[in-house]
Amino acid sequence: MAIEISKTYEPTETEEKLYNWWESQGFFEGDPDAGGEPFTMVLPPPNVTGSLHMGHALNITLQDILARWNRMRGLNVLWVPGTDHAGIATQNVVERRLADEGKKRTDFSREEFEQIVWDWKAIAEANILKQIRRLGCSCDWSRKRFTLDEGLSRAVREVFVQLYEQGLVYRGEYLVNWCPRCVTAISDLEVEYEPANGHLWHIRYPVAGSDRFVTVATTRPETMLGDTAVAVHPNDERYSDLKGKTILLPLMNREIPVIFDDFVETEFGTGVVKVTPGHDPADFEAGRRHDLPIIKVIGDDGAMTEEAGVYAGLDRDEARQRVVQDLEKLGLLEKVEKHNHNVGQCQRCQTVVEPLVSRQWFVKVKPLADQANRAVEEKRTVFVPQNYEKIYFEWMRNIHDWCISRQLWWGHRVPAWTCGGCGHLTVSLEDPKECSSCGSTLLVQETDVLDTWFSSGLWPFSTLGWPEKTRELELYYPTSTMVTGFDIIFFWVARMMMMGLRFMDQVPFEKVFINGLVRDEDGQKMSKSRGNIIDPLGIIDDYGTDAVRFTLSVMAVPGADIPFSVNRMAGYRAFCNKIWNAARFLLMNLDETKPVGAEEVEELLESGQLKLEERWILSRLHQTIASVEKDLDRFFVHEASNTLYHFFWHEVCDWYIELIKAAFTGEDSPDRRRAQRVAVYVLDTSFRLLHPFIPFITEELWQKLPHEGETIMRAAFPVVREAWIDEKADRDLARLQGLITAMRTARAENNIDPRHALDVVFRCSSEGRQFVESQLHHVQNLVKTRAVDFVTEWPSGKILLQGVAGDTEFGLLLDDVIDVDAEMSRLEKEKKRTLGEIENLQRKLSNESFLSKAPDAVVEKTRNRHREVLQKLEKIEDQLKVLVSAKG
RNA sequence: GGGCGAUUAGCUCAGCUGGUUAGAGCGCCGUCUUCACACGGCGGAGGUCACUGGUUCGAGUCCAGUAUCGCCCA
Repeated sequence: MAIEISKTYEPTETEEKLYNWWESQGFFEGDPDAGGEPFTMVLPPPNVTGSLHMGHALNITLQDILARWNRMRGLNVLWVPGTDHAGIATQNVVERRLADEGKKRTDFSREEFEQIVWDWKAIAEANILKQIRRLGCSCDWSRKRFTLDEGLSRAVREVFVQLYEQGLVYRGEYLVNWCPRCVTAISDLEVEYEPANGHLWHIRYPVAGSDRFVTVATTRPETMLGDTAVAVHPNDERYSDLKGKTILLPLMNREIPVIFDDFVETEFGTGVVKVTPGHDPADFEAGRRHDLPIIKVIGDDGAMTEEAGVYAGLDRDEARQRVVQDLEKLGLLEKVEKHNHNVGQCQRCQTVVEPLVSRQWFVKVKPLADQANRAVEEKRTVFVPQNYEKIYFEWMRNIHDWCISRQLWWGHRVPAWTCGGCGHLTVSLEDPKECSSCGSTLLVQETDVLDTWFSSGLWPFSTLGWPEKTRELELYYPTSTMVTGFDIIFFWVARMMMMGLRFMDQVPFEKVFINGLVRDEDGQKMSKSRGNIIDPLGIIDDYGTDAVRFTLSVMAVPGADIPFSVNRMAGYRAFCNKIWNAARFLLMNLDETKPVGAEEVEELLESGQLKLEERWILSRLHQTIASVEKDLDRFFVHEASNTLYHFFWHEVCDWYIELIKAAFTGEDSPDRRRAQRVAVYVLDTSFRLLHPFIPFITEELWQKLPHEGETIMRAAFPVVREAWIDEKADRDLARLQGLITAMRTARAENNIDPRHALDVVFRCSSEGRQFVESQLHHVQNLVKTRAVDFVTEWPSGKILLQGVAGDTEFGLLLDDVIDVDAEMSRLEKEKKRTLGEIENLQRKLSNESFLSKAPDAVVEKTRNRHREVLQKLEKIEDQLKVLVSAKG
């Protein structure tokens, strides 16, 4: 019953068909009523800003490997997908698109603008979900969530209100990072510092009531307009006489005090610094300590305010130039130095951030952070690799209150209302009808929305239905593993920890598996400006999903960045093709239609009917199962994939299939039948092992193979049978490989036509002879030999190609004259290597300490090896003698 | 300034608890279109494991220092 099957694997034909089938059959869905041991993941929700990049492809691949593996192990797997509204990022994308049409956000009403963003979201999300599907992702689409959908918005409100009532959310006037282009506050984490070539301006400030000046150094002269003090370090003796003095602020003619505070670095500039509490974080703190007034000279739009006097209305950069010019005219500019420093920029639009004082909502994070810290200290949540907990701790220890309000239109609107009558603030779960204090109906809701991370921080439980008490929450929370990038440990992981512990009383996930950045082949970060972005869909079109996934997984060393190489991916596409063809060969020669289970193979093993190559491949297969299981368990996805690659290509294909080929393609016989049974088992088991990594090709082939069950997705993951691991078979097969390879090398190095069969003689012990005779059919098939003889003396007068494998010497008989010199140099090379090894071994064995201190097994092994190698040397020398005489 | 990490074949990287003369992919050389696969087979070349010192019977692997590079935080 030969099966028709194409010569090469065509991924695009099968992928869509299989994915649609899997999805329609509900194979991806979790079932909270099925019980069992749960395995839960929530997909880090991609932003609805555009499309997925290679980083997402890696992240999703790793999760899918874990999901499929655990599902096959019989766990109750739930993997919840979804997307993030990504407030500022998405609003920016939409505003840029409007700008292309010459329009602005403010040309629309808030409601109209929101509708425009929703329209964009629909397109972007559809695109993203399609991409996730193409990666083969086995997540539960029936539970897909979006951070702005009804249930999640409800969760956000619940959390906000509860935290407010507990005093952990408050509103106040503080210095925040402000993006004048986005016209919103942003959190500390959304500011990126870039080195800039700036200047240090040294400005002379007159001391009031004297001729004296003090010189202050600043990188931002325009902020002097808002200075409300000058500060020196209390221990700085140079300025101790300034105590009680005041300064006459130039340009503004305002009298400001000199304060003494140890935040001043005496090394910086002259040791005297200007203090601008309205526009500098350190100065803001100092201002609070010394009760200084705050003057806001730069406005929300980045232009100077009325407080800046004659400079009002100027942009901050223009103002800087004007201030410097004016100071110079007054002779107050002492000098200008070049100065390199870091300038804070908005992460989303790269505009220079302006620290300014504004009324915002904050979360008091200390109590939340303490709790979250403890959970990691106590290993209730474990980072993989563990180093990354240091990054987490570092940030958690130095945490500041979190500014959660954003002056945007896209997001969860702050559920707080101010009464137009009495000014009372109402924070409420439901939209209030009247003021809770005076009963007025003149209520105005806050226009601000919440930071996106406020809602994504709830993701591990809001997606499971919280605040409702759902079956899903009961079974699937806490989630098992969070797979994410190190770049959002602060942004996201930390916040999920805080929120999860606060509202669920349990950590949100047991493990955090950190994946690296996908870089280009040269290790460069992929970016639009570098033009080195690889589009996941593009390469999936060209190479197939499985090849893309396998490339990512084989390179996914935990925590390490991945230099993604298209060349390398071509190698793994070849691997898929190799798998395809191995299966093709077996299927084309298969008469069997019955599936083969481990029990049947066990019987065959016990009956002693199995050939060496069969006992060996079963042994290797089960060693592979053990090693894959162990590696996946500790997130060594790269090792597991590499092990499988090596096993399938270099053991199954290169040796096992070659060794069974004769029996397989021969006349119908019990031998052939048995070989087929074992081969079906080996393939079936290999496909199950490979399925989490390369789901499509394994399903496609598994369906063609005799199999039990509907889908490989739900087939059992192989379980190791220790008893099948057979060291004797491993050793014997290695012996056979050694012999075959040595004979092939001898042939190849002498340029013998591979089609030409040769007679061969062996010289070995009787035990060796027995072994060779038992495996002779393999030698004949794989080395291409003809007549065979066993001798004690090399036949005289014959031309021989000699070689050694273990204790067995062989001589290939040639019709033609050999190139004696080439042959001698081959044997000399072999001799040199052998001598090197002997030297090494002797050094060890003559070392008293080695003999007495090394474990017995190691010493024994070394002795055996030494004996073997000595014999080998002897034989090589023998053969060289033969050559010398042949030459002479 | 503080912290983390890297340095192994021409290139990009593995090498887990220290134990036969260190592996993979791509590339390179030779050879073969043999009835699974040229996205292939067979054979081969190529490495003072950054450097210095230490621990150990034994170090690519552990420790210390040096150099170079990268990332994060301030």
